[in-house]
Amino acid sequence: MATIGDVAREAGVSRSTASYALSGKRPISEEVRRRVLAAAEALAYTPNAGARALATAQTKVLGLLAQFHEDEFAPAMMQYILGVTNTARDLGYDTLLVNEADGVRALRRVTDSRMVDGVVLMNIAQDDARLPILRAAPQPGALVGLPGDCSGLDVFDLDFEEAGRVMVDHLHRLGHRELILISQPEHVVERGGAYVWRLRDAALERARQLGLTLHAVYGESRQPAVGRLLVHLLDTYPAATGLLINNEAAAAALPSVTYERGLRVPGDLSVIGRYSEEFAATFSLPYSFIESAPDRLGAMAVRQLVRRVESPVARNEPFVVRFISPELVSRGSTAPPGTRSP
Amino acid sequence: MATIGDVAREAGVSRSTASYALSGKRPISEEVRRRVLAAAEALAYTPNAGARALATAQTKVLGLLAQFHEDEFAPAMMQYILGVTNTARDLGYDTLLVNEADGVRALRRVTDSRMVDGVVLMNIAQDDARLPILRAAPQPGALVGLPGDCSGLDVFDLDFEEAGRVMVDHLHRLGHRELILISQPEHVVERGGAYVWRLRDAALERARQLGLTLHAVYGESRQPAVGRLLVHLLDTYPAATGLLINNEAAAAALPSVTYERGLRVPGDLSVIGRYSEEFAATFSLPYSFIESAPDRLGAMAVRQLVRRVESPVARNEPFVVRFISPELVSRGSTAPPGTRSP
DNA sequence: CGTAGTCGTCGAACCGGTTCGACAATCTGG
DNA sequence: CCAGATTGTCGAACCGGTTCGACGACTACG
Repeated sequence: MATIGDVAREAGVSRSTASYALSGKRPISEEVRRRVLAAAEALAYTPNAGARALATAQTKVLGLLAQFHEDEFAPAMMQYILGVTNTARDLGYDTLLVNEADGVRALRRVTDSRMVDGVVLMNIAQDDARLPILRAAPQPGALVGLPGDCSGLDVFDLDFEEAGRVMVDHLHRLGHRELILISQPEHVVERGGAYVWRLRDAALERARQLGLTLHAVYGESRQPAVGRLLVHLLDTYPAATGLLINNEAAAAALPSVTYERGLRVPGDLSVIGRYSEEFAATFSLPYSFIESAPDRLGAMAVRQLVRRVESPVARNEPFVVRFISPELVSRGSTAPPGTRSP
Repeated sequence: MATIGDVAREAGVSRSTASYALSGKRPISEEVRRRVLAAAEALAYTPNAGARALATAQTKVLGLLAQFHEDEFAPAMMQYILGVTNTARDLGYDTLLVNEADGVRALRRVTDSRMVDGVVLMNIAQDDARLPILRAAPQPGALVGLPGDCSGLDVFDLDFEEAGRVMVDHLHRLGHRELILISQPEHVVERGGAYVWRLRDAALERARQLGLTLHAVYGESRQPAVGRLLVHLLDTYPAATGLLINNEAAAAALPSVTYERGLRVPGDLSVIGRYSEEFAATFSLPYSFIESAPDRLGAMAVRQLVRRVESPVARNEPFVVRFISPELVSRGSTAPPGTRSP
């Protein structure tokens, strides 16, 4: 495989001249530049990534640290990953996908060894043990998800509080008085998944303000348990006319449940979900939903990361916490309340 | 950040001694080894990946080249990725996830720059333009999926031909005489997705041998189109009593279709799918199916790759083409044919 | 016509590891 | 008691890039 030394010899110049001719960082005569470029072309020269990383202290690689939990919805995860890798690629970076149970060790390994220029962290927990490591790391870091302490890092997330309020407000305006909110399973919360109670608490608070009844329950993450739970909930709260879903598995399971019970949406039951457009398409869900935009979040995180990596000025800018505001995509699954046929 | 020079100074030895003490590649006195280890610990020393790669010509990174097509099922893809990254991690390798439309350029970039020790290719096309590049690359490569020409590469795939035969045989033994096979959309074939016609042709051939009628059609990849197609097929072939599905979207859409038509499975219609266990769980599909084991395939590819990377002996072994044999996981969705109520 | 300034190129040093050959000190066997 | 082997350590070279300072050649200007 050709090195820059080979290119230089072929072009009849020194190694440094070849380097400058290729990078353009110093003026080089047109004649020499042509010879070097031709030689590089002829020898199919590609710079050695390790050598370049060593010399420039830049790897052109970003780390993506994700954790794949058994009880998490794989399709949803995929969206984040694509958002990150696509954006990184467009900006000239490759992505190192690190999926390790021991996130702390993995993060330390990746940053200390200088394999990456920056790190995107996913599956952020309220009190995430990886954050101190990332703050102390020489590379900048960006989070997709909101932790308890955002200091020293750029943070991107959906505004889950506002999402909860938007859901409640929407059904309240239509005249609903009793709602059910089904959230992610409780162990997601225990693991530190703050977005679950961020939406939940905000929804409960807003319901209280508006004088609505809101039954907030934690769901399951799998079929058939989540289907059974839905049935149980509809039985338990026969007067509820609105269903809010912050739980992908529950959303995916709902169509068969309503079908089986002969419930019409929105005639008998108004439904609002919280998931991504892509998710809705995959499961062909007919519900109005709040777009969680995983690809957009991943893209934002990467763009900010690359800004900090590439510009010494940007590197010292104050850190940002940016929420994307929930957008209710209408699919016609809400209407003024009817009476549910039991 | 501490370098090995810092560690050496702290321990009062030369750089080379520090290196040997850490790697154990030469005998080092117990006393010195202790001092070096203590110094490394104290300084939180982690070797610089670029420098090590340059010196050893090993990066401890594997490339995973995937292409995410609009019309492909994201959840299925995720399974492959997890199989690869998990196995790689267990063997001490990180994974560079490269998702580029221009697979040829991406592959060349990654191999020529020596960013990776080996490459796993996914979404293999019958006449895949990336294969010549990979054969010529200095790193070994493994494919998940069967191309037209397997030479010079290790290949892993489900035995789709046998899968087709197993499906047909199974329903034949139960007494079925007329079947429908719904495959992936035709443009998957045009793109080079050979597994589609491998299963299809084998199924047709076996049906011919057994004197069965088999209606083989290409499906859609999305709702609601695929649902409509299913309805249309059931209308068009009212005498068909068995349905074979080599199309994830169709499998996911089938439950609501049968439900809507009041078709009982397997009373009125016997069904066999081809997808992964994980996929079945995600969509809670109640059908017997042939396990496509994406995680196992990914794992096999990585293990073989690492073998070749790490052992000079293994590097020169003949290349393998390994099929995992289709395993029919029974979920009770097949039975002797009844008469379909129209 | 001499000198200051620019342009283009080169040699050398450096990034941070690994590894080879040399060598001193210690141990072993005759 | 000495030759020879063994053990433990060091210095130097190397991997393949980038970058700094120096320098010769040429141009412009007073």
